[in-house]
Amino acid sequence: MARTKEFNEEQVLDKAIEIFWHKGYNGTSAQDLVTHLGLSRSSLYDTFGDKQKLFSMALKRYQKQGQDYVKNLLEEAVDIKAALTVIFKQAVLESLEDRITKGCFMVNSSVELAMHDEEIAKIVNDNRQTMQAVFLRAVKKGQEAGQISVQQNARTLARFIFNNYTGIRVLARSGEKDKQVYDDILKALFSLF
Amino acid sequence: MARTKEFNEEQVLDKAIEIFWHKGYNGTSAQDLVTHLGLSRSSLYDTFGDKQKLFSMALKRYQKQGQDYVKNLLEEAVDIKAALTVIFKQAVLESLEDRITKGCFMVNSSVELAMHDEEIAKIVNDNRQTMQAVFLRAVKKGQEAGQISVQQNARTLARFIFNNYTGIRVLARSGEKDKQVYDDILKALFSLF
DNA sequence: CTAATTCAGGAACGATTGTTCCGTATTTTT
DNA sequence: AAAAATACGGAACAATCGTTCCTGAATTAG
Repeated sequence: MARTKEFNEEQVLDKAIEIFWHKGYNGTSAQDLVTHLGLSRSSLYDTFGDKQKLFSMALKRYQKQGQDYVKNLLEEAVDIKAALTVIFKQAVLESLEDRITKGCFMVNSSVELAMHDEEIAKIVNDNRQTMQAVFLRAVKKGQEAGQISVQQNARTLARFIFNNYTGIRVLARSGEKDKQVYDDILKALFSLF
Repeated sequence: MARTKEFNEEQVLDKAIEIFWHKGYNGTSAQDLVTHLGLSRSSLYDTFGDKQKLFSMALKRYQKQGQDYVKNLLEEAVDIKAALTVIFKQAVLESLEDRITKGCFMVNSSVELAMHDEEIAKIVNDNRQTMQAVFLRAVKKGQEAGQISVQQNARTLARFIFNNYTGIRVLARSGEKDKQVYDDILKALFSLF
């Protein structure tokens, strides 16, 4: 019947994540997208609708990837504290390695768009809820297993973990490359567990 | 010799802070500025150069205001822990009260511009250094006075305080209005002091 | 082969971007 | 009162914005 697409939609979305992550929504032009996604203007609009729709598709995909990673790690973890360490060490590693420091696509989008775009606000809030729920379940499990201190209640710790994760991602975005800074934050944070 | 300006430069800068804070750099158009600053296009460019210069002047002014506030509070504080409580409670109050949630102008600018604009990067990094130094001095004083635990060293705590401050401001920017969330974060944070 | 479909490329759209310039009004100093 | 200086409002600028549309080539199914 018809010609098959020459591009893979998911691969294009992954590229879109990279661009929007790096430059933000307002900082990315349609021309940027055409140039770096490797498809024509017409295909872009035919396939994804418009810039805003492409952005939210990219953000949703990024969200799923991040959540899957954290969920899997925490749900299958024997030692919760160790698993949390892995997650945070990984975030620090990314922050230090990135030549172009992109921070976290979700955090960046929260700051840039959440208050101006309802759809993005929905994604961001959903992400926060989900992530805090994931952390909450993990902390509870860790406390029951005696791996995490019960000095603070689980919900408090879950929110606190999320808050420090956010802080670290902003630090990365603003270009901090001193490992000692991140290690200090992690040290203080984990002293609560 | 010449006519006097009909506007007060500092008042205009304060208005510019509000606009850029709310909409970000890329989200604010020249027309937005003309409309809300209450001066003409020509006066705007004659007085401030261009959009980028106006932005960095506004950000610098915001930085000075914020730093003065925190510095004064901490340097003249008898009880450091109490002073830190005031600072964080104030941040939470602003987050809950703001009908239009603006977060923190400095954090917003870090995320949006630091990696794309050297001048902004300089301001942001200078701010981080300065704020951490202010917190460091305060923590040291608090530890010497026996008001703050010496379990963690002062520099670690200073960085940790800053990180959680950042996190809270992002939370505010993304529209969180549940006081309990902020209180949990504060509770966990202050349990370290 | 034919018909149907969708690709890629690029011209073109009106709207908006940041910025400049000009003519006029206004105020201050001599 | 005259002259110098500068603010003012608004027209106008080229450039870029996101988006649409058209053309022709490519590929598939019948």
